[in-house]
Amino acid sequence: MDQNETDAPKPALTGSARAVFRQLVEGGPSTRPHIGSSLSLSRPTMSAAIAELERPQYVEMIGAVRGALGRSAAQYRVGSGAGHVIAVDAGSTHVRLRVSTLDRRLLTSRVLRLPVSQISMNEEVSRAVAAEVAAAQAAMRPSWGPLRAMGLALPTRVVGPTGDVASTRQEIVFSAFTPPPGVALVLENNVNCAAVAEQHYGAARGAQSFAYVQVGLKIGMGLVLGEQLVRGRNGAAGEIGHLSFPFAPGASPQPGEAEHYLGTEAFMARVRADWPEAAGDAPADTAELLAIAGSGHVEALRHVARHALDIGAVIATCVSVVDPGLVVLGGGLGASPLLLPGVAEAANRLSYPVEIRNTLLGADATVLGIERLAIEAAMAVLLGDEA
Amino acid sequence: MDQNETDAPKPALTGSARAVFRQLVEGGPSTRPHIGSSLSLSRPTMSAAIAELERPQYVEMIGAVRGALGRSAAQYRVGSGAGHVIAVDAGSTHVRLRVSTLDRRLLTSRVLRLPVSQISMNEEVSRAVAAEVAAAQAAMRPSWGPLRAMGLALPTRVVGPTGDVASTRQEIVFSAFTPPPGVALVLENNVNCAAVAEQHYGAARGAQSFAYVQVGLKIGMGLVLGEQLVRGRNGAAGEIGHLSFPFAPGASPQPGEAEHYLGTEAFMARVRADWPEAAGDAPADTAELLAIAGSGHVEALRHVARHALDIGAVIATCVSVVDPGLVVLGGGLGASPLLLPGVAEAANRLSYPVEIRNTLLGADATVLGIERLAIEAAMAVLLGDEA
DNA sequence: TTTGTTAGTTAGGCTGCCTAACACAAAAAG
DNA sequence: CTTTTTGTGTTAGGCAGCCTAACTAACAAA
Repeated sequence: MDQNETDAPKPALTGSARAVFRQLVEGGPSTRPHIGSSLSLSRPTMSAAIAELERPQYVEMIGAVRGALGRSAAQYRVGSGAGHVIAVDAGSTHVRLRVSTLDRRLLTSRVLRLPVSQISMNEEVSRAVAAEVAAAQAAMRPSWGPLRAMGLALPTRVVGPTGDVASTRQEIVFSAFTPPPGVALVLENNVNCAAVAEQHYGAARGAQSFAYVQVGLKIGMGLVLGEQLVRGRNGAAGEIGHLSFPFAPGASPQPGEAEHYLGTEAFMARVRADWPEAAGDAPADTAELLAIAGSGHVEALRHVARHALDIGAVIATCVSVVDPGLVVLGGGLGASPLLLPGVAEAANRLSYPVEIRNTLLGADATVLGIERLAIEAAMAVLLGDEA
Repeated sequence: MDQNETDAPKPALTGSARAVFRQLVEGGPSTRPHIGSSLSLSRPTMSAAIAELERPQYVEMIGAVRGALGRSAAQYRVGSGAGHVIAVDAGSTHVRLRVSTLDRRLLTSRVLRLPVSQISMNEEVSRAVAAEVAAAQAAMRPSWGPLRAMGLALPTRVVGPTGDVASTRQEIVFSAFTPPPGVALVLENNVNCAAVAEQHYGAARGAQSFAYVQVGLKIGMGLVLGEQLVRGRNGAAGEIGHLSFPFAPGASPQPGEAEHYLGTEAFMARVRADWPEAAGDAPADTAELLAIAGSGHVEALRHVARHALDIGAVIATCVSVVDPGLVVLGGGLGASPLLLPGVAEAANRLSYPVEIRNTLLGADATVLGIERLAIEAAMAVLLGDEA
């Protein structure tokens, strides 16, 4: 795994070179003096670092930038030697794939709509992933450099190799798909991925802690506390669909009932059951419900408000446990601004102050998140785990 | 605050010296070769580090240890120049105080039983804290070195200076007590302190993540995820007494009701209401209830089991949110091994696998935790914040 | 007393950063 | 056109903080 013939034999970079590389990966192309000042490195140190990074083509010069005065500054970006990553969102309705450089320049992307909505991970999805990855690899060009890492976002709980892998369905992705050998592989839950994406590129940018709550077919949460994604011992952190319900004196709570009560299915069933004949045909799905609610339909608005209150109550529960200060709503229902005020009102009334925001990334959140995690894995490979 | 006449003027230690100092603070007295090998420092580097640390008396030699063969090794410990810390647990029934060196050698300790159980922070407690601290400072001896930090564990929510201080009652401690000027001051919630103590010295030693759940007069949780204490934006992480309740279809949840339902008061009220005449007088308090349950009283056992189930349900909620993998039970009721099996059964049935353990530290947990936090603050002062 | 083993010091080297001073490029001033 | 000004990049040399190698010191067993 380590002595691949295309790999440079462990460059063992100096600290400043690593810092410069990280800066280019995270901040995108930049000039030498700019990087130097932002990392407070002296010009000689910058020279040495750049020279070190240019040898294995980890970085490359892409031109010169003229300021108002004085000599123009050389601009650099991550080079082909740094390689690329493949990120796959193996979702229940789509398979989304992105191939990108470590500084997130998109090399290819693919979206496959699955023939039937697969409620959970199964072999059908695995085959789709295999096909998409094969297609992406066939399109690979030498200028992309070596494949450094591959990330897979799964709609299942994900546990590390030390955990109880058997109890999750995470292994099913590999029933028809074999990941490229000798490449770092990252598995992560799709909601956690979306949280990571919102953290770095979306509605939670700059927040130290927050919760991403996905409200759609199922309900789930991704938790970031102190800039760290919280996974949990069983990969179950944020599995708020698994909350037991009801929780009241005398009632006997059932595990996992929250999902059944708060998921789209049950919600729409309640809407249909409670839809007055006078109001016309009940909406067929949540999209339609949201559409007519958005145009002022009172009956629809009432149901949306009621659901917002339920979601708000669940969020209040999470706030009382971890007090994240910020919640980003995503998913089919959560992305709608119609839900937001009701959720915010209920959550704040029932618990401690929380700001509630809508997602900024929508359906792309998951791929972008797993891409980020794959890039982090690639960096660990290139720079050698520490920090 | 920085140029106190008793303070050494910023020694600016080298990295290895800091590592050695930290090792002595955390691991207690040790020999030079032992520290060197455990930090993988060469003998010359060790020499330099020790010399550096002996100058300001941060460490001192306390003897020589003879191995089976060869020259004896010099043994060192944290010296008087490192100073000491004061840790105070301003609890609702007791004020507990510890004065200790940075390597946790106890210099004095005091325990004051408050005349009446103060349900919350008030001026009475503040006066008691002032008196105890004054007594401790009067007993101070020159060999203790300078006071480096002081920690205060409070039975309130605690927020940092950036937070909304007014909404907590944390400022009330200072109504009759003025902390020593120019000394780092650490405030922390008492349950969080207990969690920190269990993390380092108690039932959660070695666990990366866990929740400490205090079950007593009130119910609260301290959360440690990835070895980091989770405080929350409003200092409200772990405020599970504030969970809204009931949570069921049609019911309207009330904020903070969980505390009323799960606290000792309400619990004992239910016990009394449901106590059959044939079973004799109902127990007066939880201690008595636990005592007769422990000796096999079926009626008492039934109530304990019922309460264990309720606690287990709350823990299951927490597990579905953060999945800590381990829960340590503490507090008046939680410390009892009678509760444990019922809690473990319910929590595991309703959520994901969690190990449940009893506290190992009991009533001392909180002081030990705030002591630890004060020591960490003192280290930050001595070594200059980083890492 | 000798020998073997471990503890600690001294001498000297290497790495990774720094500052100072100089060479280079490009616009502005003469 | 030079010349000046200003910012970019390189070369030379220094210093902190670690290392290895080799020596001295202390102690037990032969």
